Amino acid sequence: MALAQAIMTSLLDADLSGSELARDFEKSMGFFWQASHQQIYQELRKLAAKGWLNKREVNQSGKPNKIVYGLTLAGRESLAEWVYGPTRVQPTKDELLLKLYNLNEDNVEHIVGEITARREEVMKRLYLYEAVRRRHYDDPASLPVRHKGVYLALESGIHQGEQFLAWCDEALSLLASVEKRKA
Amino acid sequence: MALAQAIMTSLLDADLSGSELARDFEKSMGFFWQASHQQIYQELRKLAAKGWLNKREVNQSGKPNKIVYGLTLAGRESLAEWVYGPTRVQPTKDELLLKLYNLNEDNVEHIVGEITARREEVMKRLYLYEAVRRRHYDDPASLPVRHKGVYLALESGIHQGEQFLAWCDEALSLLASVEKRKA
DNA sequence: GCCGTTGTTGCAAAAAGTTGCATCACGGCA
DNA sequence: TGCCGTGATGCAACTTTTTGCAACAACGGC
Repeated sequence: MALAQAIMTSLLDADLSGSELARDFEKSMGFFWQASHQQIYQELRKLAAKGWLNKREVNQSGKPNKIVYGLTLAGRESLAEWVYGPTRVQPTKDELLLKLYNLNEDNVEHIVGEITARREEVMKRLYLYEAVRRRHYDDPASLPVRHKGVYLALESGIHQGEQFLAWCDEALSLLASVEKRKA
Repeated sequence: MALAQAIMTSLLDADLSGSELARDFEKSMGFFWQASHQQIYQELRKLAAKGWLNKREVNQSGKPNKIVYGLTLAGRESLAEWVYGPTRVQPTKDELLLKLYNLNEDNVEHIVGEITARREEVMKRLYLYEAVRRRHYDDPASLPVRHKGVYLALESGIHQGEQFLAWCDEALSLLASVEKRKA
């Protein structure tokens, strides 16, 4: 959808290679934007062709060479303009909610298991987010402007995580009664 | 991703035509699954070909005929099995969060506007969800099993909405200080 | 020197989703 | 009678994303 901008945003602070970007997309940026390495490499070449990124090859000791990309002036300008354009949201599609529509006595147990597992996952991610917040964003009001934005994106992830945990608890407690009745 | 199952789930209670389904996907089911009518019509034909749906033409007065689809036994069985398979989540991709990473003195105002607009939208949807909850799910504990699942899916939407409103307030209050400093 | 492992980049086919338009039936109305 | 609006279904081209795999460099061990 806006993979190009997600990549360019990642390059705001530092030049990165495809593999470094791919790793980034599993951490910070990946908190709210996901992309496979195949997607990233392809997009990088497109962006370089458009003149929004420049590339240079960097020798590495012990590893194959990497191709490091950086924003050009045109790239920065296009990104800055993009902010004023229309904003799209691609709402979550969660098969778990779909499964809930198919709840019955036979599969409650399985679905409870899935919710429990998911709760665990989300909790782990939440710990990670909160560690980052404690480490870098202790006093949001005093942050430089751009970092306030980054902080708010992180906060959004934290809010969502907490909300999800609360929902899990509600769901598990409601479904516990179903399981009992079944037994 | 699992459009087939989303459609079949919609057909659990009642047989529907393509256009009726498309309307559904903007309401109840659409709260957590979106699909265009083109996607739906295509998928319906695929599912009918697989033997999971049956179709019949229904004459309508004042409108062109519609083709109504219903679950076959094979369809119901495949759906019931699907519940035990792996669950995928397609996390939200929200360009607004991406834009926040690009926050600066120049665009704060615009971004504040976007957040405000989004807050409004979400609030409207939330009213809708809550109306449904009051109307149909007043006493969750006493619902039949399957409806408990549907209720929980709705609850998930409500939680998310409330969380988002809270986040907006936090964001707007933090960004207000930036705007002031700018002025 | 060969072999497996890891890291980096890449290709290609398939699936999923989007966009824009086309068709056709019906009714209302000028 | 001709024309327009609406509702229902559908086609085709395109873009985006996913899946699975390939090439190749370096290093470590043997």
